[in-house]
Amino acid sequence: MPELPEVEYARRCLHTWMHHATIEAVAVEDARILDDGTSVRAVVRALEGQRVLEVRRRGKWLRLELAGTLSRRSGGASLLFSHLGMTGKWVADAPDAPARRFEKVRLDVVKGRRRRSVRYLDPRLFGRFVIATQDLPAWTALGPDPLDDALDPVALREKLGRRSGPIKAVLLDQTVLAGVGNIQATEALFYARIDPRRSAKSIESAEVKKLLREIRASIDRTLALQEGPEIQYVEEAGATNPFTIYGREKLPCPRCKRPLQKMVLAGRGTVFCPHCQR
DNA sequence: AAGCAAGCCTGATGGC
DNA sequence: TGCCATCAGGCTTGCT
Ligand SMILES: [Zn+2]
Repeated sequence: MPELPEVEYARRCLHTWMHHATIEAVAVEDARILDDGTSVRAVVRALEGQRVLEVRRRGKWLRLELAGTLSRRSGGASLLFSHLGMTGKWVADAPDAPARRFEKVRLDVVKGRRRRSVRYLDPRLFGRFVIATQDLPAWTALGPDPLDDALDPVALREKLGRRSGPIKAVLLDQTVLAGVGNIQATEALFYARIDPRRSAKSIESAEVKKLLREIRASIDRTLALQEGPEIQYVEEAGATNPFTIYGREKLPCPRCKRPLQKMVLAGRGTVFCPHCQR
């Protein structure tokens, strides 16, 4: 379940591998990853021969800006959007390496004289791989990014004030804050000691401040975990759970030792301590 | 071995 | 009527 920290990690990788690189060859190994109506041919035509001008992230979206005389002439895409869904992953291999398990797309790139085969892997099809000529509506609609943008507690409180739904559900709305996922929301609400079921409009300004701080802290903590060469997702077999309460239902609350509870909130699993979070 | 988990889109419903 | 916000369901499949 990539959330913002994992996507930020992916951005750094893609930047290293592809910034100012040229895409020499493209292979779509599983066309189901493409949007309906997008053909493999269209993707290959849009990407091959292109130079990568910029790799950006906002929230959980990645955007590669491309430029190449080839596709410019044919009116091709100049943007590649990537969303990791919950199991997506970018890796780089040697140019002649065989396809990996779950490989969906392969981009063979050259940067200087270094050649790499950059692959998008995704066991499921929750991720997106989209070529476009302009920003996607989902990209444009994103709220401020907790890592990049200055977060204004006053503006956020105003936004929350118009929402009656549970605070946790509203935090997951990417137009409110870009990149907050189920884990970061769960963790930040625990540290801010706010009950996830409370109506968003009931959150006082001091609590909003605290919440913002804890969201940033939670993201920073997760980011610090990804020092290795490849992302480890919590759900991957054998991985130990690095989080404070996420995935720890029934275990003692780290603060009061009463058992943590789990419920479904807006369709998402939610762990919390009813005693500490109010 | 059936069911869970994730993010997000869609479509239905509720409310003003 | 129109516009939101909210919510349930579906997508997918490896893992418990
Ligand atoms: Zn507690």
